[in-house]
Amino acid sequence: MTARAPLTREEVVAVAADLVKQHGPQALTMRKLAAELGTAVTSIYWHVGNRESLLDALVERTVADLGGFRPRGATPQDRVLSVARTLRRRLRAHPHLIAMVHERGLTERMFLPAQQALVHEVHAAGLRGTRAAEAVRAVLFQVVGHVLVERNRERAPAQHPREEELWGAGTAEEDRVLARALAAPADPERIFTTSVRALVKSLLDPPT
Amino acid sequence: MTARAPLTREEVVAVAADLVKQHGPQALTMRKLAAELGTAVTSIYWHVGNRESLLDALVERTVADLGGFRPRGATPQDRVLSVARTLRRRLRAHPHLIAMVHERGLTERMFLPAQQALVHEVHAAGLRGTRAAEAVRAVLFQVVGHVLVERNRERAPAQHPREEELWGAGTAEEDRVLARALAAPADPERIFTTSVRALVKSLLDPPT
DNA sequence: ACCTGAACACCGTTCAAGT
DNA sequence: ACCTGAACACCGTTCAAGT
Repeated sequence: MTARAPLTREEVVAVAADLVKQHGPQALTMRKLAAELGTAVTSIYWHVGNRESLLDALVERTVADLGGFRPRGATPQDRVLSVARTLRRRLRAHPHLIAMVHERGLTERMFLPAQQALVHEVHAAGLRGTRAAEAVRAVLFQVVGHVLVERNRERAPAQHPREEELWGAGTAEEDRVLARALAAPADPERIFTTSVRALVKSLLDPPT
Repeated sequence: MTARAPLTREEVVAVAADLVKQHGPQALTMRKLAAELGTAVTSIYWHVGNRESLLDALVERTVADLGGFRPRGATPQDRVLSVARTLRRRLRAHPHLIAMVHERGLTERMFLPAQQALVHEVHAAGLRGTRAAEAVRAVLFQVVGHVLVERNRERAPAQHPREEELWGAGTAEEDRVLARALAAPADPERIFTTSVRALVKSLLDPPT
């Protein structure tokens, strides 16, 4: 029974990340973390200061782990879509951690790596200056916003509105296909592709 | 000094809402709420069960208060944009409460009132069936997602990337206007209008 | 330099007891 | 039917004391 290896700041953050990934953010208490690490609660404070700093480090680590982008596709439109898809997939890989990044106000920091790739593509599509910047930001808002809404749906109590609730007075009651499509659960993957494609098409098309 | 008026469930929820609106979600503890109400902590439990149920009621109330929509504008495109703008404004009116709705997984419930209005408009634009349903959902995801990202930016430590960070190797270093536009803080209002307009244009245009 | 237990203030919740 | 205080388990944090 040898003594425990000396605690490090990196180990604390790594084990905290595991705890959140597996059991959600509410499972990350200083006491549970200490138990997981096999140390006294107060040891953690020496390495990370306090709980706030620990969460900062955790969220920083998550953002840094997002990584860079290698767009695929023949046209700028396709390559922007590929960046969007990759970003969505990476964000969805660790939903609890991404939720924490968002709750701690660092959503925008998640933009950075994708931003570099998108700048290149809108430039290739012929956009310049302010208009290019707006296109990049519109796509980023779109992708990250979509993932936030989508993730939410997944952990929701999954109550879809009954068909009758969908219609105001004098609305298209006759469109049964539409009614059933809206009453059924949405297919987020499809919404994502449809809407990113639609947005990119409008943004990158030369104004006529 | 007459005795306190008898406590009601509605009063508990209302005061809880005020507490959250003014001081944020973390200010809503059972003990602080009791102090605000002028009762013993344990009285609250008789009326609302426990903290979870209280939050459910609070979030339900917030969603119900969103209200209906009266689209304005000459074309379906304009009226969809007006619904999007109104929804954004209402969501932004009580950021703390909306954040709670989101954290508790009821984001989708916020869709309902706007959904009725949007169904009418995409129908007027000539869309039917599945394609209409996809358009409605794409716009809702877009608007709500945007508001979530936007709100996040506002309470963030406001650290914008320095210009150099924006560029990968071999990227358009020569576009100074783009560089400066991306280094400056984003104008969310503008991004919102630009991207909703672009999305709606693509979705409602007849396929050619 | 690193770790520890005791102690403090705060939290949600239960329960027996009051009216 | 409604309200109360005492008590319990859990939390983040500080601090004096150890090595």
